[in-house]
Amino acid sequence: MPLLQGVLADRDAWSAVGQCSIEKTMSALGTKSAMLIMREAYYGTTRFDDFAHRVGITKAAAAARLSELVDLGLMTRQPYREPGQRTRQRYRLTEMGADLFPVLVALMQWGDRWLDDRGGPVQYLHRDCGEPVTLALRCAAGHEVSSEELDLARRRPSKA
Amino acid sequence: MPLLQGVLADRDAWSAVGQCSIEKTMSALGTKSAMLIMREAYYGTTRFDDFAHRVGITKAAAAARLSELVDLGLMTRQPYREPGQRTRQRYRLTEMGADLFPVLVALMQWGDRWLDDRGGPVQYLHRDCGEPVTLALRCAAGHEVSSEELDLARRRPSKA
DNA sequence: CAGGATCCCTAAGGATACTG
DNA sequence: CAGTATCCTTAGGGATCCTG
Repeated sequence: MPLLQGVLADRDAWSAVGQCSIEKTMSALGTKSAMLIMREAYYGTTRFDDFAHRVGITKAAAAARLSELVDLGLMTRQPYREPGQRTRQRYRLTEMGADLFPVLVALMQWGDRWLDDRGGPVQYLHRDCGEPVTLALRCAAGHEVSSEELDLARRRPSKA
Repeated sequence: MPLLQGVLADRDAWSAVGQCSIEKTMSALGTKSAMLIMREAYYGTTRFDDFAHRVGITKAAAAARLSELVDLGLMTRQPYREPGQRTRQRYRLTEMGADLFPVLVALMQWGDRWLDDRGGPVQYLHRDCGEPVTLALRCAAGHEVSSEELDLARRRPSKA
């Protein structure tokens, strides 16, 4: 009946003590506004006020969330100066931040299907062929894998 | 520079007013304990006390989170009775709940890479071939798509 | 534009005790 | 086992005002 089979027996040992990566990720940035700030970053937003306005939070909240994201390493502050203006800051995604993208896609995909009667306001298209893009599970051998075909295993220290 | 190109111009209109599916999803279940309860459900946990214990929250918190998940439709309460015992409740995933799985995988995958020096305590394997499983972006035409090859578009009402 | 400071409100969640 | 009830602490976040 469980979706996953595997190391269920000794699970209590690691799932309860903060080893779980889901827990770590949610602890680090499991707030709605952090996710929405990341969404804005993917859409190209770089300026402080734009983040605050487009996410729909106060500047105080935006400052707090952005600082956390910078401290965690998902974004960097980049000073810049327009001609005749004084120096300002831009926020840019790091590789660590860009790598969070699948999380946002997964959240959007689920919300599109289950919380929006029209299937969601926007979609992602493959630039080359124009077809809609979705997330899928794939194994290293190249097989498409469904949720029911998964085994759970402790990570083998072998290799990287 | 933005990861995504597309309907950026009129974005303010929909992203700020709660249309965004990421926002809806995070509003509905964007708490750490809700995600961890879902993780436990995938691992086969069905009993109230097991959820509370394995997620590491009090029974009060577990009751609150589980009730929300049931109300939202991700889980159902299922009465059962063991021989000689009185009726009890089990919590089971609905299709809506099972469909959240990619979100958990994405969160885990990111945490494994960026928040855990050993690459995460566990991994998912394809039951048939034993190879590790990861999430990937794919378009409807079958192409593997990278984050840089995405366009953003309003959903076309045409077709489904 | 890019914040910081202050005050207040609300939701999540721990601790503890009690019920069927 | 499956909860409910009460009390308390903390973090997120709104509102408002101020600074460089």
